[in-house]
Amino acid sequence: MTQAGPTGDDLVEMLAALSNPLRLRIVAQLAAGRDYVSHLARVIGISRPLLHMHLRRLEAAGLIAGNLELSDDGKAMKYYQVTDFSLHLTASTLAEAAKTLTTPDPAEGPGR
Amino acid sequence: MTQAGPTGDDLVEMLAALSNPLRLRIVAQLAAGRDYVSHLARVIGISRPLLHMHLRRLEAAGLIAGNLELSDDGKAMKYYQVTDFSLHLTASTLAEAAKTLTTPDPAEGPGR
DNA sequence: ATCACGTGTAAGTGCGCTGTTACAGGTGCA
DNA sequence: TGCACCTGTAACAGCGCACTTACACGTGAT
Repeated sequence: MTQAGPTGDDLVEMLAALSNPLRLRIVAQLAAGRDYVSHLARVIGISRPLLHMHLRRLEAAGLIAGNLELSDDGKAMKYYQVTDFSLHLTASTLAEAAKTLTTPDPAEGPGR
Repeated sequence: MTQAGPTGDDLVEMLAALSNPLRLRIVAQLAAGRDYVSHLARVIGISRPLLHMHLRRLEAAGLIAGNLELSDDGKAMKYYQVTDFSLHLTASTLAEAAKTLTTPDPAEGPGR
């Protein structure tokens, strides 16, 4: 095995991105098919600036990916879609990921 | 299948509990064996009040469980241990969980 | 009594997340 | 020219999380 999951920091970022009801809805909606920002905002029922913020977080975590395209009538549309992520969370996989945390480890001792 | 994972709300709570470096360390440490609060705080290197807060969140999410015991010398010790959780996160499992979210769904329409 | 160990909680601070409103720019069409 | 779409970002308010310091209470040993 050794499966090499994400690093501890990346995992924390992914979990933080998913630990929000709205972002969970966004991922769920995109799982049904790619969509562009304005339409997605209408479907979910939130403002575009707000959706924009959440999309940034999800994309930064590597859970979704967006690319700008030009529609037939020349409009710039940004389409987002989910990436092929798969996380298995158990006590042991988390313990494995925790080894690669770069965040301040208080137990490391404050350097001297 | 149908595997019946946690509800959307529970899932969000679990992910929120795990999306923190310190709490990830706590789970990792407990995965190596049960421990009591004061000792755990010393091992990880944080204050007891802070650890106490994080333990509350982890326990509320159902990821760890604690029970008070009396040591041989009569001291009250609270031992914590990880529960047997197992979460598989993919776009489709998340979409499934999102269906059971009770948090305000803006798209539902404001009731009238 | 005082110390060393365990438990828990209340109060205060700093900061980041969430969400709003407002603005600025682009295209195609009447 | 004005409207209807699309995109993005800046500015601001509210709130909860993370963390510290301080306190209160219990035991057994010196």
